[in-house]
Amino acid sequence: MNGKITPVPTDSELEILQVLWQNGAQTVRFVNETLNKLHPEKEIGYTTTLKFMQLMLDKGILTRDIIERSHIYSPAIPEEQMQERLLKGFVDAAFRGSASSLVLRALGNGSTSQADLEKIKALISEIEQNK
Amino acid sequence: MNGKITPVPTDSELEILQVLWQNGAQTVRFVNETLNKLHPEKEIGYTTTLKFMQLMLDKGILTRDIIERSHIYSPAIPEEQMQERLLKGFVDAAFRGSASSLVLRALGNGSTSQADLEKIKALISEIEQNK
DNA sequence: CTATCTCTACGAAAAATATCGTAAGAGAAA
DNA sequence: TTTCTCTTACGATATTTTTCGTAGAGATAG
Repeated sequence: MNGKITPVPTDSELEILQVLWQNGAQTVRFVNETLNKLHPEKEIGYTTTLKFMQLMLDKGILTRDIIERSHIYSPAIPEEQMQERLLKGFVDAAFRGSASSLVLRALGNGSTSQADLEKIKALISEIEQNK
Repeated sequence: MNGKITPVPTDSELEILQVLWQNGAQTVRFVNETLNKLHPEKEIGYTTTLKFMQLMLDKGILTRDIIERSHIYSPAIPEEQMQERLLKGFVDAAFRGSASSLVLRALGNGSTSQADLEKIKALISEIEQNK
């Protein structure tokens, strides 16, 4: 067992992770096609996606199984956990560690639906309870 | 006048911007020393910082004035505006465009002070008024 | 059986980032 | 004036990230 933690993904790697989080374990082919549907303007080669996923496997960002002599890749950690880590880094880099000022700015742009506001209010109440 | 917008900074560039936003227009020397105080473990050379700032000037991320034959650099856009743009990119990349789920996760880690919660609640009320 | 298809592995190039060394100018100090 | 110190310019190298091309192995279609 090695204590090495999953490294934070680059932007391109994160896009691949998104496909896997949303669609479950998948082949390189599937990921590549999904990416190309998402960004039709910037066609990306199959081997490019393959290489990325192999690198991500090396880095420990993905795992894989071999089924029917085809490789099926999965994210090594769940989306929520990764978001946690990315968020922390982002708050530090762009908001000097102040999560609350990030929240204020995120709400401030006015695109939050009433339903979402309710969820947020509920969470705040809950936090205030457990003080 | 050219319509080119300020590009989004890399992580290293963002660190330099932070120094300038927090301390106002400054020399390369000042920025370099501040950075090295912040990360004493990873000493960074003066010319490295200089080069970065010159590149940022080229890219339009910084502007500069010459005072007493020394160059004084300033951010080309205010911190709030940059945060807005960085936030948008981050929400798209890591939270699939859902600002509210980012907010929920940011609040969820439990480190938000009561005072900050109040500010957030106030903003939510205000948003709900203006519906 | 042979030509074709679909994968994977792997090397390598291209592009973007990060880091530094050296040279040259201009004032300050000796 | 000579030397020292600080600063900027700029080229070069290193590192990381992104992108492909080619080759080989195992099915599959004809």
